[in-house]
Amino acid sequence: VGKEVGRVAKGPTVYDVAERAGVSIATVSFTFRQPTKVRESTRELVKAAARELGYIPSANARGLAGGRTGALGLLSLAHRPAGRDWSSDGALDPDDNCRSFPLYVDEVQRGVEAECWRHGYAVMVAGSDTSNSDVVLTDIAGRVDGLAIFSGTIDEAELHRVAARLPVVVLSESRPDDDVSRVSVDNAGGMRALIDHLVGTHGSHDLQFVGSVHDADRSARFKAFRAALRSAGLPVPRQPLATAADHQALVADLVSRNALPDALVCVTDEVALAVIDALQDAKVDVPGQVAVTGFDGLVAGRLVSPQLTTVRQPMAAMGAMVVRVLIDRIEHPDKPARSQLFPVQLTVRESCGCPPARFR
Amino acid sequence: VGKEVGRVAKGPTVYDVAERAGVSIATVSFTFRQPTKVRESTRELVKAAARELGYIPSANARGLAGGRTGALGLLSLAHRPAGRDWSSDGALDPDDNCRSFPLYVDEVQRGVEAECWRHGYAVMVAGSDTSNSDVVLTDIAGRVDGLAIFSGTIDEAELHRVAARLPVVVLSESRPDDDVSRVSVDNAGGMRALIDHLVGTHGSHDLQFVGSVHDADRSARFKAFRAALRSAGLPVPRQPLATAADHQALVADLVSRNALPDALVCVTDEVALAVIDALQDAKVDVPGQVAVTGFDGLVAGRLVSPQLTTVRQPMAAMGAMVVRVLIDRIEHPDKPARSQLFPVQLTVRESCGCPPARFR
DNA sequence: CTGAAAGCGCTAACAT
DNA sequence: ATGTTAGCGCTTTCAG
Repeated sequence: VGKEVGRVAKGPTVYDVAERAGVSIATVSFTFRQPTKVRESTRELVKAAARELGYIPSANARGLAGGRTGALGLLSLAHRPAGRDWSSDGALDPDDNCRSFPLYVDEVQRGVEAECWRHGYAVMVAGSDTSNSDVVLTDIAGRVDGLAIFSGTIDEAELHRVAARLPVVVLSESRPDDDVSRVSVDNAGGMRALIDHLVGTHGSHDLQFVGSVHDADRSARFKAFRAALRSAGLPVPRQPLATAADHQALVADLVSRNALPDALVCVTDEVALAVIDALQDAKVDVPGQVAVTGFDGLVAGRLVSPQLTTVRQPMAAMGAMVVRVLIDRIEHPDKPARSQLFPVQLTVRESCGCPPARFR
Repeated sequence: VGKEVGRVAKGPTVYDVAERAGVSIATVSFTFRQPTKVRESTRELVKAAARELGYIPSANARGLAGGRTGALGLLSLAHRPAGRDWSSDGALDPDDNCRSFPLYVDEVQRGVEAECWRHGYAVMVAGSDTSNSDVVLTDIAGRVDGLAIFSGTIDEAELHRVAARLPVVVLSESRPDDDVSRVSVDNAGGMRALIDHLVGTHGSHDLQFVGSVHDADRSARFKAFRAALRSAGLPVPRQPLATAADHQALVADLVSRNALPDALVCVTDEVALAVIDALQDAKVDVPGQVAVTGFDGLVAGRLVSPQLTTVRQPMAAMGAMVVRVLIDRIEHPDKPARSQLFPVQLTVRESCGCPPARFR
């Protein structure tokens, strides 16, 4: 007992299987890849030999020889804002509030995975950290047949370098690109609906936008925010508040200057959640003294009190679409890049001042 | 315009880079894998050439030549109970209640991913569907250096066949295995604490267990359930109720026979949530007429009313541990298989009859 | 229907 | 410090 424990063999190859079955390696390969080209009896022979030997085909060798890997990649975000360190014991938060999972990227990832599996692709997920993004990008790009990338993960130059080598789909508002497909949502429409609600239903007239607008989607939201205010005849902020992530400071400043607006329209749910925290720490009533809204539709938005009014994105559906576009481009390399736009849904809950909804 | 749109080049190789830089392919390889073996000036030369050419190393070729892929695999579950079909438009549930995400496997997966990235491994995720589990298993096993598998996904024979070829860690209660490492939680301890609470605090004396016990963890829970009742001097059910998944029928039966127990102890949160639904559909008050408890600590348990009393597992930490064990076995193939047990945490909320907790 | 043989792109001895 | 070369395991013509 325990003698061979932990031993990991090198593993049998096609040669071993071929020898055992008394056939050539080509026949072994055909048995698995093009079964019709092999007589049934031979096929069974080979399969039996493979089973007895515990044969597991090397995907690397197959990929190298065949020119494709059969896997799709997703470049996600490694760094999570409220992330904890799992390397220690399994201690649980006494009151885990799922602020860091699932986020936008996780919900999209789920859609990507489901759709890949439906199509028989494996999914390779890599996490980039802005610091090492190009290394990670290159690494994963070398492993897959097509790659999905979140907006803001990497810079445009890198993006195009990779897109020249394999199909790439970016999750962001479309831009005048020729070689990159994009999947995104109607940021402008969602923002418009949100502002209409705030202004029309709650009579807000002093609204501010919170959060940095460093990528296409975010700036589209800010732009739509301004446009909506303009057409409502309300004052239009030139800049978003708190481009940095220090929401405590933002709130402290607003309170001390007695400059709290009617509504704080946040660029994402994550920002909104943090802002609500800061507000409540400062004893400001939400939505009594100030309405706060988000954008995305994270699960966490329903776990807080007040529940977050937001604009929901069909994240899983977007992930699935990304995969379909990718596969389409893999199978038809000559087709032009294709971009898809999804609708969003204004979801009114408590943080704008509406009464609590019921659900179970 | 549009002329070369969508064209995917074959991609430059080490040969192209070597030629461009005026060096040999070995130098190119060394530049990336063992930089110290190449003079700085040469290195820069090679890097420049690579950049200009848009060189992306083939992970397949590297893996084949090097004998390792640099990726870890996770065999997850493809089929989701309340899963929807994302292939259509992006229509959102009017009242999405996250019953199908994130589940246990998703939270563990998150831990796996985070830890892999920390260690520079890519993660390959495959989804198995019991129907095709061995195909998927073999496929992913051929792609990675180590594999994490959820309990109940595949049968033991397959498991050992794969474990003979590469390090495998299974997320389940440990068993008398020699070549497979396991990571799991103290199912018995958690169940005991739960029953103690139900009996001690709420005075339950007629408890039933709900859900199938088809894997080691589940049956450990049932076993502990029985043991706890026994030592409390209460009647001990011989079998779980509703091994099948038809909770409507279970409730209908219980109600019609007027045989509702004090408490329904469910094998998982998923089952508990479904049972609560069925109970409420039948106008049975939870926890008024019957207490219901779960096991796992899913997010969804906090979104329902009444909030679910459950036993939480440190899922992300378990995922991280799986990766550490895997890497350890990859680096030290001679070490024996290692199993880890994590503590759980009784989390009392409303569905057992306790007053609502506050959190934000 | 089956076998022989030529790579796929890269790594790592071994030479120089 | 750099070049030569022999595979890694498999797919896939091309012959037989």
